Parts: sequence; structure tokens; C-alpha cells
Amino acid sequence: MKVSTRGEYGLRAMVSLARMYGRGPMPLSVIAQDSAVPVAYLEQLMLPLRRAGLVVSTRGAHGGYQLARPPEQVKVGEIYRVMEGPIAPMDCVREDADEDTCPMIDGCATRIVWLKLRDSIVEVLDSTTLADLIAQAPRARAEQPV
Amino acid sequence: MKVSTRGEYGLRAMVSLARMYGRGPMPLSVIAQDSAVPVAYLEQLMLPLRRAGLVVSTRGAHGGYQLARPPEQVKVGEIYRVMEGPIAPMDCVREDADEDTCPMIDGCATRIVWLKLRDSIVEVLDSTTLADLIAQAPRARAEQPV
DNA sequence: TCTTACCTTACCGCACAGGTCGGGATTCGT
DNA sequence: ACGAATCCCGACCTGTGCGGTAAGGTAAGA
Repeated sequence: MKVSTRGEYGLRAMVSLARMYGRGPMPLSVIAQDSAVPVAYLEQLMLPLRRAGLVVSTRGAHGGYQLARPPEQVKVGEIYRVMEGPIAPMDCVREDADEDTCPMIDGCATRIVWLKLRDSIVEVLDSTTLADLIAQAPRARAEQPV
Repeated sequence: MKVSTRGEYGLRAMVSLARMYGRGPMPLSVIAQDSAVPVAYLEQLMLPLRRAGLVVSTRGAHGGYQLARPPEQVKVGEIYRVMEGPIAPMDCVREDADEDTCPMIDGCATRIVWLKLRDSIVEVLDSTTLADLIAQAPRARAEQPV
């Protein structure tokens, strides 16, 4: 039950973009440094985010990435699903799949708790936006990270 | 963010034991069949459950395993922690470790949501007991599974 | 037309999940 | 006393997916 680095880095990058929102496209190298993610790996992560319509890219010199919507309108849950797939602590309670498809004969007792768990996770991730995160952060970063 | 089969099988086995609670020790073969877990693998999973004091074992003929406490007093969260380790969607928000130890300079904004997520998961798992699960299960199993 | 930057595909090592196997130690029934 | 049932324990194995790196192609501004 760990979030992989895809989700971790993806969210960090989106938070960086949220802080820079309104300043035009930011090149990959800047985002990578600000969010402390290897640039070559981050490049790979931006692809699904772009395809999902969460960021827009500008090619060529002075190009880069920027949020497709203001930070208040981007839910953490959206980012999470793009990076990690459907929210589900267990395959039998996937969000997308047909509900109530339990392979066990007449369902198993454990499914109850996995369902509750999934709903709880969805609630947290979908009720938080990028704007919430940058607003609640301890303080804005004053200096470049090492 | 998937629960591994250790957690899944471990909980299923504990639910089986909860249904059989009060009938004395149940051999591995019976638990394995009832919970649909490979017996050789289940054996491996019972070891940490025993060491954690959640089940007690009886050796020799007519031996087996049984719950150490009645199902009402066994929280799903306890089983989960034994099988999967400390509850934490991300290492920086582990239950055990020193709180507020974020490797990033002055903390990062994303940590907020991971903390909320962890607390939410803990709440669900620790507020559910084995007794809750067998009480809410659709119906008791009438016949042996295939 | 050169440089900047995004876009895409291919590759790759290794840790870990998810088991299996074999043998030893205990206890019960007879 | 002895054998069957059963737990106990460590060694081993195998595929998958995470967490990247590398190398080139394409678009757009200066």
C-alpha cells in the first residue's frame, strides 16, 4: 500500500507548476529542479499528464509546460489516477470495473473493508486541490534546493 | 497503492478463524481450503500472525490455529500492520517513525495530502473488527468452495 | 538555420512479491 | 513405543514491475 514514485513525483511536479501558474510555460529543467525529480524521468511522467489534459505543452525555444486549469480546479485525485491508475486497494474494488464483481462464491467477507477503504481514499484525494496544497504549505520556498 | 496478497490472504484466513472461533484449534489444511489460500503459502503467513500474538497454535495431532482473542477484539488494522508493515502511503508519513521528518528542505507541500490519506486509512482499518466483517457478510457459506 | 525544448521509443538492472520444497520438532492415538 | 498428524523454519526459485537511462526525432522561436 505504497504510492509509487510516479504518483509522488507527478504530484510534486504539479505542485511546482501550480506555484508558477500564470507565468507562461516552464521548461522541464526548471520543473525538475524545483520538484527534485530527475529530469529524464520527469519527462516520461509529463507525457500521461499532457494526454490527460492536465497540463499543456509548448514546443520550441522558450517552450515548456503549464497547468491547463487554475490550481483551484485541479484535484489531487485526478493527478493520482493518471499516474497510478484507478484507485483501488484491491482489484475486486476497482473504481472503473463492474461494481460487485467478486470472484469468490457469493462474495467474501473481507471485501467490505476494502470497499470502505477505497471510498475513504477517494474522498481524501478528490477533496483536495493543488491550491489547497500550496496554500497550506509551511512557507514558500525562499532559496533554490541543493 | 495495492494491498499485497499477504494482507489479502492474511485477512481472509483471520476471517475464517473468526467464523470457527470457539471450536478449538483448526488445522492449516482446513483454514487454507476455507479461505482459498495455497496451504504452503498460508503456513508462511501464519508465522508472523502467531508471533504478533493474534493467533495461538497447537502442535501435534489434532493441533492447529485459533484466534487468541474473540473476533470483536481483533481490529483489521492489527492484522494489516502485521502482514504489510506500518500503515503509510509514503515513507515520509510512516506511523512509527519520528513525526515530521520530511527529508525535503522545510517540508514539501505534497506531504499534507499524504498525511490526510494515512489518517483516513488508519481510521477505516482500526474501526473495523473481525466480528464486523462476519456479521455484515452477505450470508454464511453453506457449502464448501470448489 | 541554429538552438532550445518537447516527443517517443527502446532498453535495462534489480529488488520484491508470490510462491514452492524439504526437512525437522511436537504431540496424540493406539 | 511408534506412527500419523500437524506445526515450525529456512532455502530456493521465478516473473514482474519499479525506477530509471539513452538516443534520437520533431517543432518552433531568435
